[in-house]
Amino acid sequence: MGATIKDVAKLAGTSTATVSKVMNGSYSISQETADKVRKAMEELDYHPNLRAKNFARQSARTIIFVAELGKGTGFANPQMFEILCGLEEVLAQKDYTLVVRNIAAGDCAEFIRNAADTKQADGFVIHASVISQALDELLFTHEIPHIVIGNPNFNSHFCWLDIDNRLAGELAAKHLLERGCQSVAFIGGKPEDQISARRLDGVLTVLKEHDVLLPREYVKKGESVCDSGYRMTMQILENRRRPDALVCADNYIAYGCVNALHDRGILIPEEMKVITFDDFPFSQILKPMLSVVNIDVYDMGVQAGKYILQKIKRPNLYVQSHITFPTLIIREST
Amino acid sequence: MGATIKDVAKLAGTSTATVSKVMNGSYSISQETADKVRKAMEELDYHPNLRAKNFARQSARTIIFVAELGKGTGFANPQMFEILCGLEEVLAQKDYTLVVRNIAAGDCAEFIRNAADTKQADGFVIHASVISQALDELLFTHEIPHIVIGNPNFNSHFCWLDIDNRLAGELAAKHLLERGCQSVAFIGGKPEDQISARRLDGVLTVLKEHDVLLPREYVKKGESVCDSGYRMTMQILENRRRPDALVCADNYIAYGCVNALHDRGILIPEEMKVITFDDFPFSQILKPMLSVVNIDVYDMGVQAGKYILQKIKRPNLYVQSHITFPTLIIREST
DNA sequence: ATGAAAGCGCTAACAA
DNA sequence: TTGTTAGCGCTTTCAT
Repeated sequence: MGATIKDVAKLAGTSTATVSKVMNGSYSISQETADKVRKAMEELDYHPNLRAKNFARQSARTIIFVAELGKGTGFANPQMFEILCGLEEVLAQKDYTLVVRNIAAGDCAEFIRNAADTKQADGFVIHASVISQALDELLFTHEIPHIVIGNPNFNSHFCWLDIDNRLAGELAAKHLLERGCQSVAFIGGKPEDQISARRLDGVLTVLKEHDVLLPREYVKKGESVCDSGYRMTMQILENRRRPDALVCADNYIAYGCVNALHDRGILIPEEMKVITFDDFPFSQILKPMLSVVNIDVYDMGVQAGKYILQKIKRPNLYVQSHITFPTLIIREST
Repeated sequence: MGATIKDVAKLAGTSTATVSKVMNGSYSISQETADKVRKAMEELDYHPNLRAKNFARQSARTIIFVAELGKGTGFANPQMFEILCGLEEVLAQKDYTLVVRNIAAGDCAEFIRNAADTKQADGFVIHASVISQALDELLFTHEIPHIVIGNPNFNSHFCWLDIDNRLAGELAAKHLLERGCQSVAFIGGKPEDQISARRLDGVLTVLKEHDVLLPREYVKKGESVCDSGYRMTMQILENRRRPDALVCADNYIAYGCVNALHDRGILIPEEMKVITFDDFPFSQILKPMLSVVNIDVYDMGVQAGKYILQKIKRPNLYVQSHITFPTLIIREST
C-alpha cells in the first residue's frame, strides 16, 4: 500500500486537512505550506486514493455504459465499440471512470435502479436496445442522469442521441442530383426497418423538390444482407427503363448491389452511380470504393459523454433529443 | 439517498454489525434476528452501498481493461470488443466491475501503478499493444494480477494469452490435404507480420510432413489489404504450373484473392480452393463463402476473465502462457 | 491560514 | 449469538 494523506501530513508537519486543501487547490493556503506539502508528496511518491476520495465526496465519478452485449456483438456492432471509445475519451479527460455492463433488456431498469441507489455511478449511457417503459419511468422520477443512444420508438422522457437518418438520405440524393442523375432507385432493408425508412424518406424529399421521379418500382425493400441486395438490384435492372443511380440503405445491401452490377457488366460510376450509408465495413474496400453518407459514431460517443457530464453538473438541464449530423464522403462509385 | 445500514439496524433493533453479518451470511446469527433484519431491509428497501463496502473491505472488485483505443479502433479491431464482451460476462457473473480505459503505450505503466496503488482495481487485462519492459517489471515486482492479451514479443514475466497461429496454419493445411490438394500457395502479410509468419509456419510444417511442395514462388508476402491480395494472387497465377489451393493470411488478403480469381474466371472451389483465417469480416459474406480457421475471440475474453479472477484469489498461482485453440469452419471455398 | 474532528457506509476484530 | 468500536483514506465544517 502506498503512502496515505496521513503520511504526507506527518512528513510535512501539517494536518491532513491542510494536505487535502493543497491537493484541491484551496486559496486559503500559504505558498510556503503548500510547497512543504507538495515536497512531502513527492518524497513519499504519494498518490491520493481515488476510491476513498470519491467515497468521502459521495460521488462515484463513474459512468456506466449499459447495453446488450454477448457473443458476436463485437463483430455485428463495431459501432457500439466505436461509440464506447469516444465516450471513454471524454470521460477519462475529466477523470471519470467508464464501466461497461452487459444487461438483458428486461433486467436493465432493476440494474440501473440499484446502481443509482447505491451510488455506483453518477450517470448512465444506455443503448436503445435495452430501454423500456419501466426504465423511462425510473429515470424520470428519480432524475437519474442518462443518455440513450438511439431514438426510442415510443413516447418517453428519455434524453436520447441519434443520427439524423432523414438528413442522411437528403445528402445522398443531393449528391446524386449534383452528379446529374435523372432517375434514382432505392434498395432498402425490411419494411419495418426504421433506419432504412428514414433514409428513403430523406431521399424522396429531395428528389421531389427537384422533380426527379422515383417511381414505385424503383423502391425495393428486402433484407440487410448481401444476397438480398443482389436480388433487388437485379429486379430493378429488369425494368425497361434503367435508373442512373442506386441508393443502397446500407453496406451489406450495397455489396450485393455492386456484385449484381458487376455480373451484368454495368460500369460504376459511368453507367450507374452507387451510394450508400455508413463508412464500414465494405464501403472503403469494395471495388469501386463506395461513396457514402457517413456518421461519425466516435463523435456520437463524445457527444454522449459531454452531455452526461453536463447533466451531472446541472441536473435541471433538460434536452431531450440530440442529433448528430451525417457527412458526405465522395469516392469512386459516384 | 436510500436507507443505510444504520437505519436497518435501528429498525431491526440490532447493531450494524449484526446487519452486516446477516448480509454476509455469517453462521453466528440466529434465525430469529436474521429474519428481523431482513424484514427491516425489505421495509426500508435497503440496498447496501457497494462502494462503501468495497472501501471498507479494501477491495475494489474491479478489473480494468487497458488498451490503446481511439477513433477507428471499433472498426479496425472488432475483436478487441469481442474479447471485452467475453470478459464482461465472466466478471459480471462474479459481481466484478469491468472498467475500460484507453491509454497510450508510454503511459500505461504509470497508470497501472497508480491504479494498483490506490486499489482502484484488483486486476488488469492489458492489450499487448500497450506493454513495455517497464510495465513488465512493475507487474512482476509488485505482483499485480494481470493478463496480457497477445504474445509479448520480448522476454518477460508477463502472464499472457494468445492464439496459436501456428496450429491455425496446420489446421488449414491439413484441411486442404484432406480435400486432395497437391500443391498449395500462401499469400501473406508483411514479412515482419508475426501472425502471418506463424500461420505460414504451420502450413509449411504439415505440407512437409505429407511431402506436398510449396516452392518459393508459391509464397508471397505483401500487405494486409485487398489490393495487395489481388496482386499477389495474380503473381501466383502467372506461374506455368498453377497451385490448386491458396492459403490467405487474413480476410483482407482473401478478399483481394477472390476478386482476382473471379476476374480470371477461375472457379472456387472447383479449380482453386481458398482458405483463410478469422471468421470476419468478409469470410461469411464473400461469394463464395470462405472456409476459415477461426479463433473464438469471445472465448479468449472469457478465459482472460477466468484467469484474472483466479489470480486474485490465489496470487501464488503462476501460469505464464495460455493458448487458445483455433477451429476449422468449412464453407463453400474448399 | 491552519487544524481538530466529525463524518461517508460498511467491515471486522475483539469483547461480552 | 450479539454488540462495541476502531478503522478504510479522504473531505469538510467549524474553530482558532
